[in-house]
Amino acid sequence: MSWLCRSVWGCSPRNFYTGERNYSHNSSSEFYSSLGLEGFSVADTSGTVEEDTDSAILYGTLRGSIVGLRYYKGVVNNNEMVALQREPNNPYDKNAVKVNNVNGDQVGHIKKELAAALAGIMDNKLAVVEGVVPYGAKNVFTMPVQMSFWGREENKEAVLDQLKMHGFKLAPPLKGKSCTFWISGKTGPTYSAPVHAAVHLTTEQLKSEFDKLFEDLKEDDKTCEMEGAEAVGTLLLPHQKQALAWMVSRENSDNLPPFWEERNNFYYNILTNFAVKERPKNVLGGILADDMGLGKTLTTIALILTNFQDGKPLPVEKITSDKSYEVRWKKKIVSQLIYVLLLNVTSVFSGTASIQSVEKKYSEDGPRTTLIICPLSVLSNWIDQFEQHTSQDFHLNIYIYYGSDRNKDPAILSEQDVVLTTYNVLATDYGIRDDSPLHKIKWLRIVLDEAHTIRNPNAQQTKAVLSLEAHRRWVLTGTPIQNSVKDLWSLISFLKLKPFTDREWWHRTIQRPVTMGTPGGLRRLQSLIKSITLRRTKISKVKGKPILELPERKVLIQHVTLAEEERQIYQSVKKEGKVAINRFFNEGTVLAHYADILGVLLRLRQLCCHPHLCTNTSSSFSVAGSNTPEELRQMLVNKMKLVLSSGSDEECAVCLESLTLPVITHCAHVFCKPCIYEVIRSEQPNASCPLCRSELRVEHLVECSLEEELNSSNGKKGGQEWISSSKINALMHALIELRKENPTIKCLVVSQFTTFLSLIENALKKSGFVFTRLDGSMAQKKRVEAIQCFQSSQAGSPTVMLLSLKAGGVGLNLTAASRVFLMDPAWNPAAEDQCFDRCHRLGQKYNVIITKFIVKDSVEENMLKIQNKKRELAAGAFATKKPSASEIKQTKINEIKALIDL
DNA sequence: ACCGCCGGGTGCC
DNA sequence: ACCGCCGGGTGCC
Repeated sequence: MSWLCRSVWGCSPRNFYTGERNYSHNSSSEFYSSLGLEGFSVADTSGTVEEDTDSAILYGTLRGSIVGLRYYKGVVNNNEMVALQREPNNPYDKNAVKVNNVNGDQVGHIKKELAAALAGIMDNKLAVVEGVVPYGAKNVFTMPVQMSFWGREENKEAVLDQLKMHGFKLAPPLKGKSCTFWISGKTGPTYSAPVHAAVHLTTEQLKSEFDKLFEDLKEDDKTCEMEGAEAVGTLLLPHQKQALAWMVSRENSDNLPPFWEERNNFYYNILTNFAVKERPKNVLGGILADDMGLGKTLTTIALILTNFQDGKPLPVEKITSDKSYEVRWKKKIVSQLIYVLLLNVTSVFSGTASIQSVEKKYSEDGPRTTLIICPLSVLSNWIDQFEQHTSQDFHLNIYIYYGSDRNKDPAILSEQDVVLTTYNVLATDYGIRDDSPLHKIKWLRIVLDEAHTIRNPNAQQTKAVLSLEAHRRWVLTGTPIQNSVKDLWSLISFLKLKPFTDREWWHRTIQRPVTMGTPGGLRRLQSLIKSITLRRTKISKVKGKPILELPERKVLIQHVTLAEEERQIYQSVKKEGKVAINRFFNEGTVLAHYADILGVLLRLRQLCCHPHLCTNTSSSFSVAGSNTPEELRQMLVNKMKLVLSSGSDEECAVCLESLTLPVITHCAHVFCKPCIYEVIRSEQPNASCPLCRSELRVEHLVECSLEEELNSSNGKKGGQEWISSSKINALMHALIELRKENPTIKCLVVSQFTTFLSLIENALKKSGFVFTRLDGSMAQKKRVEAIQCFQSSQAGSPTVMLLSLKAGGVGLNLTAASRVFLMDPAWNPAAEDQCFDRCHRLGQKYNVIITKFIVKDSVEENMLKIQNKKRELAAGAFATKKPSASEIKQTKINEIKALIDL
């Protein structure tokens, strides 16, 4: 199974099974304030060489000299890499370029004539200039430097011109030999232009190498087991004991970090040839990259309780029997309050302060507190799991640093055993200068959960995380690399792995060699990953046995034939839609009528479910006529709102995933808010819509809150007589057969359309099914009730749960069900998979059978084809290439054609 | 720097 | 000599 869950391009602000999407409308909190231009990590569409190193080519090389060595203490070895840095404020020369060694110490300057040529190139980011000192490192006054010029193809001429103006000319790199000696200079023979560095692996090979990268991690010396401390109230599974042993050993380890060797009293970095006298400290931590469902949270809780200082367990308060009741009661309060909190009634939350009154004075010196940072969507999961897995006889001080009344006193925070917070809160605090207590504390340990949220190195969240201080650092993620090696930098940098904390060294030593397929690049990355990562998948084995014996999962497709009357309505709507869409194609206005087209497709999809579903969606097209352009535009925007409010799981054309915080543009196209903000940021000052290239402006974006709309269209149409539909009949037939077979089997009935779920309710009632319901519009308290009720094995408990496709977060556990009926296909297959995993996960006792109802000869069949294409793309390769706006456009147009049979 | 460069001293053979 | 040449002073940007 591949751990590359992403499709080929784009960077989603989240991955498919987690995400900030559960926020819905958080009007009061910091969430929106931090969701500014850099609040999210999103597609990197900017054009400078620094951020777009994947498309950089090597223009050529040039020999120059570093002068002024005697004025600086930075030393270099032969063949060592050096960094060239512009120094525009140098009082002697505004063109100055200083040279630093790997440690960041200044070595000297680039000689002024050469600096004059480089300044313009570097300032305008036309090329990245990298240096290696080939020899002469022991020189007193000057030393040579071999420079490589990297940049985008289109900037090459400009760079060569600039150099030529100053009398320099690049030489091509010598093939074969890696980055060592070239001969070049002001004079010399004319060479033809250098080309791309040789690529030694195809993308396919690279991908499979990547898979192996993690495969090989399993069979290692990471098989020691360790019991958790007494305070861990849950028995750990064997693979969790292994993880605990590994984590404890990493925290207490004194080995050299990867790529460092001891050589006659010096410590050498074999990648950069950099040497230091002091022994470099190892990373006290690493990456726990187990698949979801293997218990990363539990293992981390065990680590916190088991490994405090010198391998001793955390000195937690042992509860005497008379105190026990009080504490348990207070624990309960905390987890209930968090539910309230998630509903945004933040003022109530000041109640958590009371937990501090159950305090105990600790006398340890040094930090005792573990800081856990996670997305809001899993915050309550952490609280639940602490509750579940801490032995009843112990009391942990946990402070949830969240909400407008959060306690910002560092003294209080650093007394806790655990402080839990979210990336957004952290970034918000960090944004307000000097008002971040989290940045004033030196933590015992920091744990980043779902750490891929800090993929974008330029995002505020990433910066906030990287500037925290801690002795031990952990990264928890199910998908360490989502798109490319690039994604690893933030994580590696967080772990304080020298010299990779500096992005230049990461690029030169790992990222570029890997993406360009330089021999040994992958091996390097592998050795790095291997030394700091533990990863097991669901199919990994412990002592020959599968780690988790998950029952089978089968997906069946059941075709449904529409009844004659349904077919007639369907065909007439299709015919009308096809005529209109055909016209758009002929006029070349397909994308201008995007909302209309989505509307047609939506109606067709709804008609496949039930004729009553689409009665509220207007079927009239925006026809040019008496309407002003502004009125027409408004109509389109309204249509888009209607589509979204139906519950349809539409996708964002930028990240190609389900919409997160949908916003509608002036031109009536819809994207994730973070995605479109990133487009605007990177294309400023004049951004254009990725689909139709019309002008894009933040002030024109209309936010579309899904769940509000859902509430207003809640199901039952007044006065309308209940009738069934072919699909409902098919479902009921299956449910009734199943009940005959085994009346205790529980089922999930899933649809994107909550209105459809309401219609199904009628049928369920008629046939006497006991059912419950879970959708996005329900209050948290009701959700919890619905889930508990459904999960119960008591006689008379519901056997059917009506579930909206996207309800609930990562943690939603519906293992009581072993059957899933998916009533309508989603655009995004990952959204379906995530939904299936709610019952096909740890705790599932039976084989899971999923039935997808697909109407024959309908848009649904075409959707299946597109789903398959997407799966292929996602599994194919993790090419680093992003699609251009025109490719996005073309893909969309092709999809529309395929969907409506054109 | 066992260099280059600068500017002052100097001036047939 | 408005030159050449010598040799001392000097030295990143």
